[in-house]
Parts: sequence; structure tokens; C-alpha cells
Amino acid sequence: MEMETKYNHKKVEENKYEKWLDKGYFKCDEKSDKKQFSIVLPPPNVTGVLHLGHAWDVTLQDIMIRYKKMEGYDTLWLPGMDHAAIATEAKVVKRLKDQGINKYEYGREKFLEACWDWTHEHGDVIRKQWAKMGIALDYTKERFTLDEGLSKAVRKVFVDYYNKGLIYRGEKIINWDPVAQTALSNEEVIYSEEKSAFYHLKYKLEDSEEYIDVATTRPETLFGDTAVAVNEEDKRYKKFVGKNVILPIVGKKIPVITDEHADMTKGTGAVKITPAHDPNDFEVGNRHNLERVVVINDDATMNENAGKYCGMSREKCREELLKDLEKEGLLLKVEPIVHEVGHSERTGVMVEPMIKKQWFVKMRPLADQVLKNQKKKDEKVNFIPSRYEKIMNHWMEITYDWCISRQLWWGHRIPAWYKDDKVYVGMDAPKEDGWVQDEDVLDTWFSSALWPFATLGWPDNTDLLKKYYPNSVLVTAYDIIPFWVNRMTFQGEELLGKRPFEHCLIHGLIRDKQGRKFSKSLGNGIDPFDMIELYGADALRYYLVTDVAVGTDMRFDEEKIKSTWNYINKIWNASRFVLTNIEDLKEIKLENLQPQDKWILTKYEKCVQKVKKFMDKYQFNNAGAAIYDFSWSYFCDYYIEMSKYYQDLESTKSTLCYVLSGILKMLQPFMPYVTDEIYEMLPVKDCEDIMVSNYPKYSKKYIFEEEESLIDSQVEFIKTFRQVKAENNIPKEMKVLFSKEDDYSLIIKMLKIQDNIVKEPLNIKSYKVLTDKIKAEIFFEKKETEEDKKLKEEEIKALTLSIERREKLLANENYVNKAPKNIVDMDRAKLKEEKEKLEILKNS
RNA sequence: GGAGGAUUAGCUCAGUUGGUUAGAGCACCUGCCUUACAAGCAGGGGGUCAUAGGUUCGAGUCCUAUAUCCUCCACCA
Repeated sequence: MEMETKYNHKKVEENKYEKWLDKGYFKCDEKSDKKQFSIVLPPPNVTGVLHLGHAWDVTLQDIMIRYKKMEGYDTLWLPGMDHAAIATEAKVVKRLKDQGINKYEYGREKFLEACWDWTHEHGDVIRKQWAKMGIALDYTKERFTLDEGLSKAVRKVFVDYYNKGLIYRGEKIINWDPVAQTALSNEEVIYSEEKSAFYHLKYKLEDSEEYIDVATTRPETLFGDTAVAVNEEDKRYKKFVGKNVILPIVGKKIPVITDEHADMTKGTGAVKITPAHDPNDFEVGNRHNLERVVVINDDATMNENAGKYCGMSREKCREELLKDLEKEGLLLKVEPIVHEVGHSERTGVMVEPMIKKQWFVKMRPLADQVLKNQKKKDEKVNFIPSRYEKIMNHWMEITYDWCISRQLWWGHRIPAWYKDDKVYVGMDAPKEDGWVQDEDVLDTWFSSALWPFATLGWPDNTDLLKKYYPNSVLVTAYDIIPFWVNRMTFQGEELLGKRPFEHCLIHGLIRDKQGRKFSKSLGNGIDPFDMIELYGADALRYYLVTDVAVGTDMRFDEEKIKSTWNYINKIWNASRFVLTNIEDLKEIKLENLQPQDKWILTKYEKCVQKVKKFMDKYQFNNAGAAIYDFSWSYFCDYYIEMSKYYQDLESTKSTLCYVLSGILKMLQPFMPYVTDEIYEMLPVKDCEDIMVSNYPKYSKKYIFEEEESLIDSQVEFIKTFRQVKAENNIPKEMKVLFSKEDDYSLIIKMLKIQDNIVKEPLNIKSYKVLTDKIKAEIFFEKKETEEDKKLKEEEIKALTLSIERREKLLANENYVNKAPKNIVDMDRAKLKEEKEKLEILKNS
């Protein structure tokens, strides 16, 4: 066996993923009677490649899966991808356009073929990227949101909900994306601040010089105005109510009405009512039976109702109209404001509220069910961190009907057929002739909402479904809660009567080092696969999941991946040392143990206990830190150094092998590649491959309190000795006298002072090395300088202060009576020690 | 307008139910090529935990204000 002196991530990671796949390690076993642990992968969109956020997301999941697998669970991690209706369609439309092809001329069938081509291409890229990350996905269970099974589930939900009255078709104001030319849900509208203005327009009273000042941010919609509303209580406008005003430019008469919607405190208190282009006005229109005049086309140009502005874009129309209004003296005032304007999440274009006939999910009963269920301790979705539950609950409280139809081709076609004025909704097309299927498809989130169970075979009651539903955990970023987590939750609870997952682990977003979002325009994007190329997947993985506490955003820092690489290199070299020393080891026999063996075993067991506690609480940052600290500061810095003096002992070899293999196992979920490589080389192991070995179990058998404390005090002495020696520039020729007879052999070896020990004090300058249990004196030829004296004085001063503080504390009856006994005892012991030290210091 | 989060060393972040004199990595200073590792080893400097109050024997941790930053939701004539 030859190990390179430096960890070579490229060599180590080569061919490993294929090996794991070949051995079938990633497969679940629904027939086994082992306890299940299941996760469904949030299906990435087939629109593109995986970014750092995905890398973070999948690593978190992979760590859980690998950990639980080693803990003896039957694990399922189900992969898949999302057809991403609007996103993919936009990409394919663009690709065709680049080839000079128009979607509509191309036709539905051929367009869908192009979408499938796109899907297969990108699907392959994504699968390669998963492999690079080393994640333990069960590919035999892979699904796609548009595959047959999912499509059947989607139709079933649609039909059942329709029959229950939970899905209906209706005419309402929806958010219209004029570029994609489709309806959007509320969640797909992103609001951003824009500079705009309140335009105060003069709505003249019929046959009068009097007028109402109506403020609007959207003057171009005035062609659709069918009333002006004021509040009933508003004295300013009382005299106008019931009369007509003249719509500027248009010249049409519209009534002045009273409605609760008009708020006296806002604007001028008079509001123009455009029922076809504003959700509030739509309601007002319904209350007053107002006509709905549509003035904007689907592509956001003005229609024939806009008169001479017909054919202009919204923006152009506004510009021209304002000029004309000003000319006619109808523009009273332009008041600049900054306000939030809705844009399409996907195309970025300003959304247009439009009145359209669409399909909706009736949300109230579904949301109420979730709210009720979240009150049940044993049945709720448990968010980690728990504060994210509020986001879901709040959404459930204020949600309103979900617009699910999209005027796209790529997606699940709505299972509704029309004939004359009749509607048929069913799993399959009606048999008779003359029925025409709805042209539209469903919101992509409608199918992904079924992901936790439709992927397991629902609506059929399969073995998979029986075993793995509810899923154990769902992992995603907080920005996906409204789109996805919420919808999976109400769908799971409505359709299967149970929460979709027991836990929902929420992580944050990755930003650049300055805290900015990654974006194409800033050019600050980081490709995770470049990082893998440079530092290896193990380094990237460990960094991603240990950098921040769960639920918080993270600032990407390449330096930290570098330092993780260093850590892996440290483990690599420690392993190299151990392996060359235990080549002839036949079995691990933890017998005839030396004190230092017992010491490291005790530290190891305590580390295992801690790490497991953190792993079970999904605190991977803390778990990682605990392994890091133990493996580097205890195992490498001390035990390996100690072992060099005892390397021929069986107990040393066994301990080295035992502890190293435990460290590797604890690291396996974080760094599957390098741990696999090293584990393979161990002369003694309990399994062929580390990923299917048993996770370390905390065992009291190897807790040796006495030796732990013995070696702890020796380590403390070693540290203090080095410190005294370094701070005082003590030369190698020093002499060392221990204050009492004892076995200091380990200390002497570690400090390499075999030739410096004396039995009697020398009559020259000395420094004391004082620790709790071990004391020594260092003699050497050197005059005490002013500097030395100053240092000593400072030390005395500090000690005196500390003693005073502690004495005061211990004199406080409140403290002594109320504080826990061990804390008080510790203070007492500390005080005694400090007094002792002070005495010696003063006399030296 | 409502909600949530952040504020700890020069930088990026940890810090369990309040309990020794607050930690890590990187950076910095000093000394070492001590044969597992110089991408390393040994030692060191650096923080009045945003501010002001409060509860407590004891507060980075709990409470109340304030400041700055971030996010989400809602409204927006």
C-alpha cells in the first residue's frame, strides 16, 4: 500500500461513484423490515444546470441519508426533475426563435417534441452533476413531474377536486404575463420598487365647470373606467354622488358612486374604477354591476377601446395620453412617487391584471385543514428552524384561490372538455364526438405539490407508498416555502390525510462574499463544479454544510474550501501514519491499554456522543466542528505524537486503528470519497465499504475517567511548559526538576527533555511551571531582566485580581446557595489553586 | 403597515436549557524543514459580544426600548 504524501482529490474521487452504484448501495429496500428514513429530492428544473444552492441543498440531504444508512435504517432518497412549465417553455421558445421558428406556426405537437429533447439533454447534464457531488440517490426510483404516473396523479387530483367543488372555473382578475402570454399565480409575481407618479386627472362633471381630482398611477387604463368611486362619508364629494362625470379624452359619461373601497385618507379620496384591470375595482364593479371594459390586449398593447391609442404599447400609450391630457388642461398635477410594481418571476415583464376565465383551486378549506393540523403536536410538519413554521401558517391564513391554469403547451393538459356550453371533467376524454379539450396546462407547482407521494405510486396503494409516506424530511431553501412546501402540505393532508413529511429542514441562500445575491448581471457566479475541480467534492461538501448554522444565509468564501482541503489533507496524512504503523494488525484488541490509550478512547467516545446528538438534531455545523476538533486537536496533535513512543505495543496499534476508523465513519456522510479510500486500506475493518458500515456507537466501556483526568493534566502541563519555555526564551540546555516523584515518562518524551532532568534544585535562575496537578521548575543560566520582572509583576497582579474576584463571589451567600454545587465547587478549587500559585510566584 | 432575522476578533462564522476568565477557520506576530502532514508543528497578540435600561447570585444567551442592515408578507387610487 502506497499513499501519496499529499491528498489528491482527483485520484481519490475517480471511479468511486460508479463503484457505489454497481454495488447497489443507493437502493432502498421496501420489503425489508428495517425502520425507514426517506427523502424526496426537490426536483430541479430541467431548464438548467445545478448551482451552489443546489449543491448545498443536496449535500444536506446526502448527509442525512448516509448517516441514517449507517445507523441501520432502510433509506430512500428519491431523485427526479421538474418539467418547470413556464421556465422550460420560455427557454424552448427562445431556442426555436433563434432558429427562426415561431412556436405557434410550429404547432403544439412539434413544440412538445422540442421540449422533450430539451428535457433529455438537460436531464443528462443534471445527472452527471449529481454524480460529481457523490450523492446517494436511488436512481431506480427516479421520477419526472411529467411522466405517466405523475400525470395520472395530477388528473386524479383535478377530477376529484372538481367533483368536490375544490376546483372551479371562473372569470376573475388574474396576473397576466404579456411576454409568456399566460396567467400567473400570486406567488409568481415579484414586486420591486419603481419610480413612478400619481397623475392627478380632471374628471369634469357633466354640464358643469366643477370637476373631481382623480389620482392614478395608471392613466392608460382610463379607457376602461366605468365609474368614479368616493366614500359615503366623504363630505367633499357628497354633492357629486349620483351625478355623471366625463371621462377625459374619451368623453364618455360615467357615474360617481359611493363604495367602501374609496378611502378618504388616500390620494384625493376619489378613485377611478376600472373593473377589467384591477382586482379591487373588479370587486367594486361586481357590487355595483358595472360594465367591464377591457382595454389592453394579451401582448400588453392597447386595444380598440383605446381609440387613437389602439395598437400602442402600455408605455407608449401612457406617454402620448399624458401629452394630450396636458394639452387639454386635464392633467392637474404629477406627483412623483416610488411604489412596488409586480413583475413576472420568469420573464421579468410587468404583469398586467386582466380579467380572464381560468381554473382555480379553492384554498380556504385546504388551508384551514393545515392550520388545524399544525396544532397537533404529533401530526404537524416540524420546521427546522421552527421559526419558519410561521411563514407557512401566515400564508395559510391569508391565502386566496390559486389560479392553476396556464396558457402554455408544456405541462399537464387540463382534463376538461367542452362542447357547446357543457363542461366535462374526467380522467379521460369523453367517448362521443364534438368535445374539445381545454387548451391550457396546469401550473407546474400543481404537480410538484404531489411530489412526496405521487413519486411513490399514489394514487395506487403501493408498497413504496405504504413504507415511505410520510417522508421523514424535506430539505429546501426558505424562498420555496410559499411555492412548494405549503402546497405539498395541504395536498398531502387533503389527499392522504397525513402530513407529507415529519420534518422540514430549511436552509438559507448563498450569497457572494459581500453578501450580494449571485446573478448573471453582477458576474459574481460561482460554478460548484469548478470548486470540485480545484478542491474536490469532499471539501466543497464539508464546507457547505458546516459553514453556517441551519436556516441562515451563507456568504461564499473560497478560502474556507481551501482550509477544508487542508483538513482533509490532515486526515489523509494522519491515516498515512497510522496505516504504516499497523500493517501487521490482525484484529483490534483493546486490551492492556496504556493510560494514553484510555485517554484518547475516552475523548473519542465523548466525541461520538456529541456528534450523534448534533447529527440527530440536524446541526451539521456543530457535528462537523466536533469531529474536526477531536480529530485534529486530540487525535493528531496529541495521541499520534504520544503513540510514536509506544508504536510497538499491540494496544497502541489497536487504539490507532479503532479511533481512526471511528473518525472516518463519522466523516463519511460529509466526505464520502476520501473516507471510502482510506477505509479500504485499513487492515482491520468490519465491512467492505465504509458507507455500509455501522456508525460509531457511544460505549461506556471505553470511558476511563481516571486516565482521562491523568492525561489531561499531563497535556495541560505540556502546554504550560512549552508556553513558559517559549515566552522566556529558555535555552535547550535548561534543567528540569519535578516537584515530586511520579511517573512523568510520557511528559518527558513529549517534551523531549530526557537529558534535562535533575533530582535536586540548582542554585541558579529558575522558572516555575505550575499547573493544577503537576509542578516543575526550569533552571537555566540567564540573568533576570527588567522585562522578566515586569512580566512577573503583571502575572502577580492578574492573579491577585482573580483571587479577589473569586473570594468576593464565594462570600456572596446568594451565589453559594443558589448556584449549582458543581459550579461553586469549581470556583473553590480554582481559588485554592490560584492562591497556591500566587504564593510560589511571590517566593520565586 | 405586519412579521422574521442579523449585529460576537481585521474577515467569515460558532456559541445547546443563563453558569469557570467568550471560541474556530482565515489573516497577523515569534520560533521551528521535530521523517504522517511546511497546505505542517509549537507559542503569541487581537473582542467592554451594536447601544441604553431591566430581570437574576450570575446575561453573548431572557425582557423592554433604540440604531443600522437584510428578508418575507401585505397595501399601494
